[in-house]
Amino acid sequence: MSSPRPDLAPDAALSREEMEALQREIADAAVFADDFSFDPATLSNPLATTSSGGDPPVVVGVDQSFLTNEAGDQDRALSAVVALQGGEVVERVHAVTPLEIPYIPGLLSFREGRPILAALDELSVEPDLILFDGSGRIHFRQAGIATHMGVVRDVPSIGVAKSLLCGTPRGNTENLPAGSTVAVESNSRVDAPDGTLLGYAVQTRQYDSPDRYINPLYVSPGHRVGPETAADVALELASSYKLPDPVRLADTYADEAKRSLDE
DNA sequence: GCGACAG
DNA sequence: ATCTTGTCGC
Repeated sequence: MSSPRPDLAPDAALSREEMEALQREIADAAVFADDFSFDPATLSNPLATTSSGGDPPVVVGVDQSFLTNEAGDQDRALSAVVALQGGEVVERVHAVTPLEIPYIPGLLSFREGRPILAALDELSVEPDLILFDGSGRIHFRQAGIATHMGVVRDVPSIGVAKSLLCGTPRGNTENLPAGSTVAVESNSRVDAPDGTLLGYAVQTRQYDSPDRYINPLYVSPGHRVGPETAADVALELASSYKLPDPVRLADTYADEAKRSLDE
């Protein structure tokens, strides 16, 4: 049995070395295997829930946008959270916090973690699963933003990235057919034995035409979810677009909320 | 020194 | 991430 780890929350005041040390602690505390009670098949299908009796699981998507001050500098992050249940949006909340550090590859959660946790605090429903825009275990120290947030809150989580931070796909990832996956394993840049399964390249959508193709998503376990389940869930939740609905809706909401603040 | 580098 | 209209293709 695991429990929340507020002591591992991101702290932008730490030195780079301290941040990296904290990430190794997070990776140690993380569970990269299925450890949840809901049925993944009920995440998007409302009909599958009637037979199982209880309420469908609450799936949450998280994404960020950035606000600019009078001088034209990005000084605040806006984190948008959208909760869905049985395919329907049940709640949307957001939070704005000051930006404390610049974007540094590998340290994303120290830049965006605070607004995310603040936004999740505003949620009245309890998430059964959270999808993040960014990596989970596909990370130099196996502690991407999805892993960090999942461990701090002790909620099952998945990282959904649009590009690959590190690691090596075990095969060609160009022009994959929709529904297919390619394993991503650790390489020398990752703090794990070479060949460790980190996640999957996941092709949720693909063009029919031969001259152009859509790049896959890079899906990896955050916390309490195994790599195969993470890929399966991404495919299941990508009902009509490349991105799984929860992250796509959070993406849109982050822009909407930003615009309404600029006015 | 050179290259790689989520959002 | 963000600046942003039209435009190519099904």
